[in-house]
Amino acid sequence: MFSGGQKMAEMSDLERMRHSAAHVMAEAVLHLFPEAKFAIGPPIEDGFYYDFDLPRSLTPEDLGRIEQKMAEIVRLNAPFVRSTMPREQAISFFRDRNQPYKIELIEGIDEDPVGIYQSNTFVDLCRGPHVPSTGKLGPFKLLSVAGAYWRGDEHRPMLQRIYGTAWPTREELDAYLERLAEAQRRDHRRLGRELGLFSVHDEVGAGLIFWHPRGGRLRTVIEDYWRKRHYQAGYELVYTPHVGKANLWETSGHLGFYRENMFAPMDLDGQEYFIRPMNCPFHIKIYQSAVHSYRELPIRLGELGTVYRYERPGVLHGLLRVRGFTQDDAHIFCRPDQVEDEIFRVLELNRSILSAFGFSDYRVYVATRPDKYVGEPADWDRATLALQRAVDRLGISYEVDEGGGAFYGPKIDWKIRDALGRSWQCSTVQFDFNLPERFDLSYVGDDGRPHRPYMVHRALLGSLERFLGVLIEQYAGAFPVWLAPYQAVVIPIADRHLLYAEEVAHRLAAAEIRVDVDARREKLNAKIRDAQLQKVPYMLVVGDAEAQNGTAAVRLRSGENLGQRPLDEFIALVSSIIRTRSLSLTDPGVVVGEPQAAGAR
RNA sequence: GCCGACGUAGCUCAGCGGUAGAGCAGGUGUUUCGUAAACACCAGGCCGAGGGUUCGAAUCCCCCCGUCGGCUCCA
Repeated sequence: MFSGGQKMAEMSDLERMRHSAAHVMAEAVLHLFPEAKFAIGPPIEDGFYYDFDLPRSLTPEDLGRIEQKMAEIVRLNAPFVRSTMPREQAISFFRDRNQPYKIELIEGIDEDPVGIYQSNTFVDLCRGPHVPSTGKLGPFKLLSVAGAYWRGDEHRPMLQRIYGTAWPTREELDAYLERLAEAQRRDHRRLGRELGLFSVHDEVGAGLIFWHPRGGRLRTVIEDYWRKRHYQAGYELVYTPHVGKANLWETSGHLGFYRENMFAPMDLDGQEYFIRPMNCPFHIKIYQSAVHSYRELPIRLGELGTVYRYERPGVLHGLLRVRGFTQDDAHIFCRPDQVEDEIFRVLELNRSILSAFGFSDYRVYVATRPDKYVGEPADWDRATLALQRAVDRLGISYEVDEGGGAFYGPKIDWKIRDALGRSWQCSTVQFDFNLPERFDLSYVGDDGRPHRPYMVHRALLGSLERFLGVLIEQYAGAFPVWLAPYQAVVIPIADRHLLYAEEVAHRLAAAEIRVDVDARREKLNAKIRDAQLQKVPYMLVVGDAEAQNGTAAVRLRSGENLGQRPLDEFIALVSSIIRTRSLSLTDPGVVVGEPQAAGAR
């Protein structure tokens, strides 16, 4: 049974088949658990699920049994037969079968009579549509069991959800399973450990990240690039404290609206202090430290600001969901007449920066006024329009997320899609009608009178933690040269080549190439293997011939062997690849989006 | 927070009432080597924390903490 009524009509053939697979799975479950109670079983992206109330917890072995039973039902090729039943009759029908969730579903829909589908021995409340018969299901596989609240409400019973996937052909199923396996191989938590990028520690606390030297390198490169681009774009960068007195958070409204996400207060000299969950109030204090003329605006204050938020224990996930993270935050204070242009500039900067990291596939959402909001509807409309016009001007298509804005203003959410087609929320641009009011912000207009500035809150990478997590998975740890923690490793073949290896390393380092010498008493093969596993872009093998010729034998992490290259030539090549932030190891021209004329080094 | 699974050496895992194991990583030797793992030896553990059951607990039970898959949440 699928609950999203109006979406039924739009169900694609694939969704229809998956939905039918959910029915077949339900019958199989009923066969194993005659007392099972059924909730809903919709198709989802890549598959389907069905929620059940069962007398005991399912085990992985159960999945195998259910799959087998499903295969039997498929072999029977039983037709899906649609019929209808008057509401009252349907209610008593499901009451007889002890199906309280179905009764609740019927009570929630307006139709009379209601749709009923039967396939083989299984009868379910359902609008359909379905495939003609159970034999028409594509190849399927059950994937996992998980808890899920009835109707997604944490105060209602916890049901057991079985996830499955189904595809038109065996090849597509295999490709999907391969994609899952690839996602696992790319898991940033695993790569983070293997590549020595970061760690978390029980003894310290969940969701708190330690950046190791290599991860630190990576992060520093990103931060340096970020700072450079922001100075170029007319931002001023600031540093502000990580804690503030309760009074500040009272004024900002965080204690009223956000307290459950804040770390508990600490007491100093009888005053309550809170660790910051956001940077905005601090940037506002900087704005307020002087009187501003309309001529000074816009003022753009940026900070790589570390914040701490209480996240419930069950939601933490590697770098993607943490309790302490650094936002690439900025607040723009501007006049109403400047706002559209400012938004446009933010979006333009965002597109440019994301493209430098190789992200060029996005989905953009403009989120409008929710039911609960502050400020004037007219201001909301104007601001929302400004957001839409700015996105239009950039030439990017977007979807409107009706009512999805924050209570304090409309926003643009910008999700990037990674190499595996998964999308990640990173960038956000948000209007704020709330804080300027609460802090009574003003600037002096050309009429000599105080005016309220507009305030825009924006983060492009989102948080460095999450962005790095996404980046690790995007590249499976094989970062573009400009980002790689080590860009080259020099591999002396025998001890007598150590001196020359050091010399090579010095030459590269002098050209600002991040380089390491593998001086271990290991065989060449072992050193190459380790560099390969560390995904170092360039391996420079040096032996007698190279020392003699002033060259290095260049091997790429792709496995390609370029043979002996004069050092100057190699350095020039790598330098230009770094400068253009190319995604290629041999061609400086492979860049995504508009090339930046930036002189990175 | 909720449902379920899981925490054993730095990592990956075996052992599942009777004296803690392997591979890799690490240390020490020997090997000086041309494009993905040389060989030998050594060391390494309060079996996540606390409490219980038992003659005896890594193993069974309870409770914390953490991790994983979901749900809920996500200014």
